[in-house]
Amino acid sequence: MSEIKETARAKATRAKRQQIVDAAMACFIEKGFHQSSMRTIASAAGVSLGNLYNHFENKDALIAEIAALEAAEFSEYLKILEDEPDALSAIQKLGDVYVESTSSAEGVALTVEITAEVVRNPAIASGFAANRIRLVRAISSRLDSAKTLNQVAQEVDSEEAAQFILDVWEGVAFRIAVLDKPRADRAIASATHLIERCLRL
Amino acid sequence: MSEIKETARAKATRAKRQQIVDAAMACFIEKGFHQSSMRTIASAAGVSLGNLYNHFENKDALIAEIAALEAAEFSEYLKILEDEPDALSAIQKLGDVYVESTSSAEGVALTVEITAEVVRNPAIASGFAANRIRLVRAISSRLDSAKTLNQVAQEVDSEEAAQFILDVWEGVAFRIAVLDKPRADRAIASATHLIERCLRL
DNA sequence: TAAATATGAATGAACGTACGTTCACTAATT
DNA sequence: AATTAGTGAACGTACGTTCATTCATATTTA
Repeated sequence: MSEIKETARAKATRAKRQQIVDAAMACFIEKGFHQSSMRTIASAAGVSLGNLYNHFENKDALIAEIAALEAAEFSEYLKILEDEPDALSAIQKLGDVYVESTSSAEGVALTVEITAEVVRNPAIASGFAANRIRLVRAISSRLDSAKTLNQVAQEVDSEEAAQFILDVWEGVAFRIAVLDKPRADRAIASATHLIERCLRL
Repeated sequence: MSEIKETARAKATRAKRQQIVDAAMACFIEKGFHQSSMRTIASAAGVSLGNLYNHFENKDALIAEIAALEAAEFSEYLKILEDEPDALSAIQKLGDVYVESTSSAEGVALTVEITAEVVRNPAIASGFAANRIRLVRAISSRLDSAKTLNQVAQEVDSEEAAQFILDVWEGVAFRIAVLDKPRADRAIASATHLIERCLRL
């Protein structure tokens, strides 16, 4: 009986937990980690203060959960790089998706908040670094194969270029979100164009 | 007597104020705006809590002062762009200085902290945007003159390229500070190289 | 199946602490 | 004498967290 019916309660618990995560995310986006109180989060989630502590040991655990959720998005980017047949269009699509998911007002608020945490917490920073290294490797190997097809100049260092490309997308996403939202499409297009220029033969 | 001797006390006051600003900056770098208490800042500055409020109306005023100090650095970048005779080396030097002053652990901690504030406070954001626009204009006009000398390809859109270049330096600075400090020089060099590739004829 | 028991979700008052800010006051400068 | 820098105790509030307790569900026993 435990295989099926074990979920009557467990399922409700999981749902509540998700409810809390969603509400906490909204609070963190609106106010930031340290301006959001556990009381505010609890009432935003429609949960009592005490019960909030039944689902999360403390505030740090809640923050960590949300930071981890954000980090998980990296696997989506990896998938794009693998799936797209053409290397250059894979890189462009990476830019599209990366910028789109990072550059929304909510996205950037959360990203910045997490970044502030990353800067001060080496444990979180190393996780981020590992994710980024994986992405750089993926881009770099796509560039390598593009080189063998003579789509990319031989003298370009693949790894340096991969780092550069990620730097560009990060910079573009930030610019769009904070400073220049209306011109998002144009910014992505011209960045794509300039990246291609610097890779070409 | 007010022209000269007015400074005996005024000068000491100014010095104390600077002392507070320095201490506050150190606290904000270490802990962030909202994790630094007025008590901590006061004692770091060697000033009583009450006296801190003689120099700054409240905590927000202190934060605003430090954010403004950071924004003032932009004029330094503008100066570099004007002074350097060759356009391309001006851009490279801009990268050097920008990355150097932003990518230290303290620099990035403060930048991120201010950014988090910028994201939520449109009033501060517009000041940042204005500074950035001025920088983009300066780079863009240097690119224009480089075009007339045939140092840069005609088909490159100067303004788009200027935005792109700033995006790159921001991305590089962030990467170095958060993820990959030891390879700062290499990152700057390869970014410079790739920027030149995408501008070339 | 029906009753008894154990488990975990849910509550909100309460605790201790730390915060931003104020204020009555003293000390020093003009 | 008048003004201003400087002090630290005090105030009210808000925070993170704990806790005794209630209630609904699951598990065991009869």
